[in-house]
Amino acid sequence: MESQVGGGPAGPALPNGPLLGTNGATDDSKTNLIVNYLPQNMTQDEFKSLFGSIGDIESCKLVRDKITGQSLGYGFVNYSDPNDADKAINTLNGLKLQTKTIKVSYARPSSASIRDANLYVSGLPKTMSQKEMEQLFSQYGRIITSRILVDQVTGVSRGVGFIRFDKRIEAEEAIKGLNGQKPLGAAEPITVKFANNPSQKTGQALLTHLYQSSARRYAGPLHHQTQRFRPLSLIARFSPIAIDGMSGLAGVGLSGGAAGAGWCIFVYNLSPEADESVLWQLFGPFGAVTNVKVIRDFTTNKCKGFGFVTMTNYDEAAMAIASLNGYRLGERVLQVSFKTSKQHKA
DNA sequence: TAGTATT
Repeated sequence: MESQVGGGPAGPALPNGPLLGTNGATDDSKTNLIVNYLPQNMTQDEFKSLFGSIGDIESCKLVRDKITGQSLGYGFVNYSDPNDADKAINTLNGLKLQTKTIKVSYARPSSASIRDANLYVSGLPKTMSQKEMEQLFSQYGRIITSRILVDQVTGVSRGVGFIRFDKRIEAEEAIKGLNGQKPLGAAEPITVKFANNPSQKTGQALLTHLYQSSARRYAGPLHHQTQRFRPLSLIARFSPIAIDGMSGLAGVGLSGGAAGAGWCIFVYNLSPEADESVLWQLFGPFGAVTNVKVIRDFTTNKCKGFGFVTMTNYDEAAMAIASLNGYRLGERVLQVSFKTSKQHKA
């Protein structure tokens, strides 16, 4: 279902009188900006500082992957004054930062209907320009972005591209209308389908990410551990650290409560927005997780900065701890350890 | 036949 944003009740059209939008409600459409094509390594602080140079910021957010904490390359800025939002578009849109040219525009009202509206197109004639591709697709709706991928050396089209529509239903109609069709004068039909959704990161992506960051840290001796065919080999291949048996486990709890038997792990420095799904996704790739719990403030319902995870197998729990302790999730560095009996007392 | 736009 569609959410109506800023509109009046359904029925006879209301006149655009001065009463509309003047009863204290914020008109986000004039102050809220979306910023795209940010350099991958830009931090929240740098983002805030760049857009704060224009005027007072009500709020801003660099959007990051929930699990890996990596920047997703876009963000939102909400100015106090609509004039500053306008100024930010005029002065910062098109700014070149490193290899990127950032795009600054008004954010559309958030709605489920605008999500998952990005299409992947292949089999395009190599001679087709971006503009021609847009003309082909524009009959199905409003195009937000389009891109044709080119060979990095020759600059020649690779025959594949992306089209983002304003609405998902527009994208669906474009698939129905254009998938398998030959553009005018083309020899081959094109393929049109929904683009892979990057937000559906898997545990594999987390492990790859951990492996890459630890490979940089430890630079070297990893490859020799490959292809040891223990059940844990999938994990072991990606782990930077060998686990040395069961030494030093005094005071560490092997729990057997209602949450199920297993090894209880203490996770510290979670963000106030953290939820159970983050813990499942962080620890799941390492093995059997039977329970996760985010500790929240009773009144605000925000995470108090820590949580617990119960894992069935010692080896997998130890591997998760070795890999995730010290892991940087956005601006935060996680502390991960077996829960001690001390922490349990109160 | 793959870049990254909805908090």
